Amino acid sequence: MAGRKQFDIATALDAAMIQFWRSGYADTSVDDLSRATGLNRSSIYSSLGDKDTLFTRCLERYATRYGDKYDAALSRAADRPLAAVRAFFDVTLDRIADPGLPDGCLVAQTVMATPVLSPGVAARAREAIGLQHTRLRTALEAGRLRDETAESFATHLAAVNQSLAVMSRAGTSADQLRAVVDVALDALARALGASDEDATSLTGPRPVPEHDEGPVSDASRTGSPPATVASRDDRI
Amino acid sequence: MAGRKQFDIATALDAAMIQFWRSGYADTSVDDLSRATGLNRSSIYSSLGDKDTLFTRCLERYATRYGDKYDAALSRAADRPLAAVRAFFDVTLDRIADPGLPDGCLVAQTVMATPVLSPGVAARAREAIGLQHTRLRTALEAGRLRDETAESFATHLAAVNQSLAVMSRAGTSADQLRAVVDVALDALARALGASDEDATSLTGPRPVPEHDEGPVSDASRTGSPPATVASRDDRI
DNA sequence: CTCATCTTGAACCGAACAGTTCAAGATGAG
DNA sequence: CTCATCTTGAACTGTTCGGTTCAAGATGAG
Repeated sequence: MAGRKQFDIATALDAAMIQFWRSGYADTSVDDLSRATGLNRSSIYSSLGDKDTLFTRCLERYATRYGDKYDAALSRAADRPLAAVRAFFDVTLDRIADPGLPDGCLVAQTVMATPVLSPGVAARAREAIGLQHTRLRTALEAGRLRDETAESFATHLAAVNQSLAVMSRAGTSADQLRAVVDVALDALARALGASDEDATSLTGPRPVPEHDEGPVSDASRTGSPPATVASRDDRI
Repeated sequence: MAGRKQFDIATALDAAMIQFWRSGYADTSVDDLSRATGLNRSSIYSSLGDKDTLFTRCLERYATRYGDKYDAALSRAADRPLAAVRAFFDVTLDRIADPGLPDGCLVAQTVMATPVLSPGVAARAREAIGLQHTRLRTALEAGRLRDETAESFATHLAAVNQSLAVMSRAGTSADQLRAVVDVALDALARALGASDEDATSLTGPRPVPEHDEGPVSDASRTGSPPATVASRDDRI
């Protein structure tokens, strides 16, 4: 195994990312990374850098991969803001439901470890959280929410999304995680005005169905591919 | 410093708890604990047990201390469910605002580290999360919410409460954390029925004020003591 | 004062840690 | 085949880890 050939850096990065994702920075040793990637310690240092550098690359990879999915989900916000936000949460819920991926969220875990991480890594994680807020804020404004309301909901929805990372690690079932999201979506539906979006009607009699959102949300919930990590190309 | 006298175990436990709270289990060494408590390594082992035992005691201490506060906040749920839940969140927001305490939440941090913690510790942390759900569920039922709605909101509100731990570590301001909570409270107010509780009216014109909740919530928001950790007796 | 009790600092152990280096060997391009 | 290139296993360094032990000394009850 040498000569001109090279191992697949993308695959190795994915394996390292999943290792950090599951165990966090402090509880991941270079030996763990060696085992997870199947690479020798020497190869890791020569090809992926030291532990801190590798973690940064994994965090960047994670942020880009799921950031793109969140962006795609919210891209229809101008037309169908509620469906867009529902699709946004489906990105997270699908990821958690994927048995090939750890529970939780690499960004959330990194942010929680902020006080003991290198400043650069901590800043990058905070930046990722801020980007989620910006994404949601932009989408909600495109969905014609009042500025003040868009700001409040963007903050709220970003927080609810992060809460899924914590709750999924606490053993909360997929149905319960869905309930967490549905309450937030219901509140958003009311803020958007009950007339142009369907609500899940947690708090009262369901309004006459407008049948313009249901199919879309169903499609976004069940029609997405399994999203296996290894099936993606290297992004960095 | 010997003979019959003894150091204050309660104070030492508080210091250890804060150290674990800030840095997490993996990133806290026994030397860190020694430095934080001012106790010698020998004294820690003889009086507080090994690292795992000590962490369990700290987790128990944390869960009891704030569990009592959450219970007290929700105790008025039958009369004023919205004010009770607002007071519930104020427990968390006040804790985060306290400059003498770390951001985040020991339970949330422990739950996030579940895959790499001893099974007993992980189970205890999960149990604490479940207890929060039960607290809220009971309170909401006492507040005469429909069973199904109470269940959904209990799950949602428990998640939102955990989200504050993540967001506070991401540098989110106190005002933004308040916004996260306010959106959830607004949704709850609507579920409870706009007639007997005041809403913060994020989504439309404010209804005629009923002036039965405002003073209570203001008092619970600003009238609580600084809640310094060191001022409590040992609970274990 | 006497002496049992407790705290303290320091040392020690085996293990795991991050990080680095290097010779040996496998590989494939020419 | 030849040989430059790359991977590999292994070893090594210095540090920190959790955990334990112990003698010295401080203390206060009797």
